[in-house]
Amino acid sequence: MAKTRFRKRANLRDVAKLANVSVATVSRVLNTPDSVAEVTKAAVTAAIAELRFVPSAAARAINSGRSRVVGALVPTLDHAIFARYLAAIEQTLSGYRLSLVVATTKGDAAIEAEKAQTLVDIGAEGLIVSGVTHEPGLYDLIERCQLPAVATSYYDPDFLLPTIGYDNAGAGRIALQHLLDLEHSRIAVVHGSLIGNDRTLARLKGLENTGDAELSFVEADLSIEDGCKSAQTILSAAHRPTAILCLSDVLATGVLYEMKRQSVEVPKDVSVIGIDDLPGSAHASPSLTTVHLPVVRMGHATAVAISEWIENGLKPSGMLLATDLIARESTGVRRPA
Amino acid sequence: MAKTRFRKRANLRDVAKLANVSVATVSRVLNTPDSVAEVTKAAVTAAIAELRFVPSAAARAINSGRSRVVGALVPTLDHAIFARYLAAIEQTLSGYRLSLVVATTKGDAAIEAEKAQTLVDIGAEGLIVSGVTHEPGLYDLIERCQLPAVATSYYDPDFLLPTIGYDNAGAGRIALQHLLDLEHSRIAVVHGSLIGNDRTLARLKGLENTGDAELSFVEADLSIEDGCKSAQTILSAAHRPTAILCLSDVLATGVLYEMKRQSVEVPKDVSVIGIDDLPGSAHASPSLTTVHLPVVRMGHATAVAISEWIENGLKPSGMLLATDLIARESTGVRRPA
DNA sequence: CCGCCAAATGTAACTAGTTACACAGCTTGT
DNA sequence: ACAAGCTGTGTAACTAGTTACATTTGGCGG
Repeated sequence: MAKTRFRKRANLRDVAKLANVSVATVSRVLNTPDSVAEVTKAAVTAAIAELRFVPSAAARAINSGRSRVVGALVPTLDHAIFARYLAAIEQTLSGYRLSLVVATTKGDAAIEAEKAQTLVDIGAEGLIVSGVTHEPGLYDLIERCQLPAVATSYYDPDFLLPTIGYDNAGAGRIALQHLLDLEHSRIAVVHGSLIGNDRTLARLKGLENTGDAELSFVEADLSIEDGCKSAQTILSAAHRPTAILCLSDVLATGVLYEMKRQSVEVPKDVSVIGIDDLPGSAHASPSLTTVHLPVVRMGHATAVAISEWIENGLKPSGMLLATDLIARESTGVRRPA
Repeated sequence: MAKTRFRKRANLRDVAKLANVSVATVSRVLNTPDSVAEVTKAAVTAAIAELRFVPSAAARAINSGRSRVVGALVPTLDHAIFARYLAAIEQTLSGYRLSLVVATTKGDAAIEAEKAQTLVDIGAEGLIVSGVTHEPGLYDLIERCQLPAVATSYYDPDFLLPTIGYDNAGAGRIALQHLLDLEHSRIAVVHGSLIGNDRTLARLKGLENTGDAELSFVEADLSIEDGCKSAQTILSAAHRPTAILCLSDVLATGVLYEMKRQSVEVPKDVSVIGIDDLPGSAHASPSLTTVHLPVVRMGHATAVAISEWIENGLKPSGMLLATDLIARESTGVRRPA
C-alpha cells in the first residue's frame, strides 16, 4: 500500500529496471526503434505501458536545446484582426511542428516587456511582437537571449528587428485619397487611442497631405460602442463633415450603426470609410468601403519567417505587404451642398 | 578569435568559473539573492552580464517538474466567441503565472488528439478542450499523463472530465420558447455543421419540445456569408416561416443582412433570434435578440479551475453557467397572417 | 576452428540547473 | 575563554533524458 500511495511519475530508469535493460535501450526504443531487437522492444514497450511512462518534455528539451515554442505578444485577443492573424500564425507554425504561446499586453509596453520575460522563462525560441514601439527592456531581452524576434503590423526596413507588415501611413493615405477623389473637403477622422499605438499614429501621419480638405479629429476606444458615440459627436458639430474616415473598421461599424439610428443616409448624406477590412465589413449595410490589411498573409509570412530563423538560422529581411482600397457602398461623391 | 567564433550560450558553471565562486552561489544569486553577500553578488552579477548568461528554462523545468504552460484546444481562433474566451483564459492564467499555448483543431477530433500530443510534448501541465466529443486517443493521453484537463462550452456533470460551460440544449430551448411566447408557429432553424459538433447537436436537441410549432432546418457554414445564403433559401420557400432561429449569432447576422437586402422587415415580417450574444449583436440594426453565452466568465472560471488543479491538486467539479435571453429588437409578436 | 564483422546492448558521461549537507569563519552568551 | 549559533560558501548528488563509446554475442567466411 505504501508503495502505491503516491506513485510519482515513472522515469527512464524505472522503465529500464522493470524491463531488465539499460536506460540507453529504453531511449532507443523511444527514438530509434529500428535499432532495437523485437523481443527487447516488446519488453520495454510493456514496461512503459505498465508504468504509464511518459517522457519528460523538459529533459528532452535540455538535451536538444529545443522547446519548439514560439511566443506572440499582441495587444488583445478580443479583436477580430488579431485573432485572425494569430489563427494564421498558429496554423503555419504547426506545419513547422512549433507551438504558439499567446500573451496579451493591452497595448502597454511595460506589460509587454514583462510578458516577454515570462515567455523567455518558459523557453520560447522566438518572439513575435506587434508594432515598433517597445520598452528598452524588451530589446535587452532579445539581445541577451539572441532570440529570433520579428515585429509585425508595421513595415519599417530601418527598424532594429525585421518587420513584416504594411505601410500604415500609406493605408491612411489611400483612405484619405479615396475621399479626396470623391471631392470631399470636410472630413472627420475617428481614431483609436494614440498612447503607445504606433500603427494609429502612422495612419494619422498618412493624413498630412490633405490638399484643400479640412480635417477634424475624434479619439475613441476601439469598440463599436465608441464608434457610435464618435458619430454622435460628429453629427452634432456645427459644420457637419461630408465624410468620416475611421482608422479602424470597428469604429466605422459603430459610425454606420449610428448613422442608421439617426436616419443619416450613407453615402448620400455622408460617406464613411474604414481601415482593416474585417470579415463583417463586406456585409454591413451599406457595405463598408475600407482599406484591406492582409492580416492572414501577414500571419503566414511571419510564421514562416520566424520558423526559418529558428530552424535554419536564416534571419529574415522585412516584408512589405500591400494594402488595397476596397471600394464598396459606404462612400460616394460629395453632393453639392 | 577561435574562442569567440561560435560562443555558445553560457551556463551556470561558466558564470561560476568567471566569478570565482561555486555553481551553488550563482544559483543562489538567481533564486535567493538575500542569502548571498553583497560583494559576491556583485561579482556574480558582473559575470552574468559579461557572459550574457540566461538561465535555461528546460533545466529549471527539469528540476521543478514545472513548465508553467497550459494548453488550450479550440476549433478555431477566427471566431469572436473563441477569441474572447481565450482572451479571458489568458488573462486569468497570467495571474497564476501560467502561460497559454493555443492549438486549433478545425473541429476535427483527430487533429485535436494529435495537437494534444504536441502539447504534452512541449510539457503542458494542463489541458483545456472544447466540448465533450473527442477521440479515445485524447482520453488515453490525459489518463496516461495524469493531466489535469477540463472540457468547456458544454456542461455535463457525468462527463469523464470536469465540464465548465452552459446548457446548450437549454440555450436552444430558451430561444425557441421566446419565439413560441411570441406566438410563432412556423420557425426556420439555421445551424452550423453537425459533424463532431456536440454544442450544435445539443442546441438542436433543445428544440424538440415544439408545442404546436412546425420547425424546418437549414445547415450552413459558420459565416456571415452562409447566414445570408440560408436566409435566401428560407425566403424563397413556399411557406415562409414567421421566425428564424439561428444557433449562432454569426448566422443571425448574415440573416439580418439578407433581410435588409431583400427589404424584409425585421421583426415585422419575420423575427430573428440568435445564440451567443456577440459584441456586435447589440449594435446590429435591428439589434439582435439572442441568448447570451457567458464566454468571458467561462474563460475565467476555466482558467481558475485548471490553475487550482495544477497548483494545488484541487480537481474541480463542473460548473454550470447560466444562459440568459437578451430580448432586443429583432423579435416580435407574430402578426396575424 | 578461428577470426572478423555487425547487430544489440550496456556503461557512463554528458545536457544545465537546484539543493541537501558540510564546513569555515565570525559573533555572541555564559 | 570556549561553546554555541549564525552567515556565507562549496561539494556533490540529485532532476530525466540523450548519446559516444565500449562490450557482448552470434553468424559467416576462410
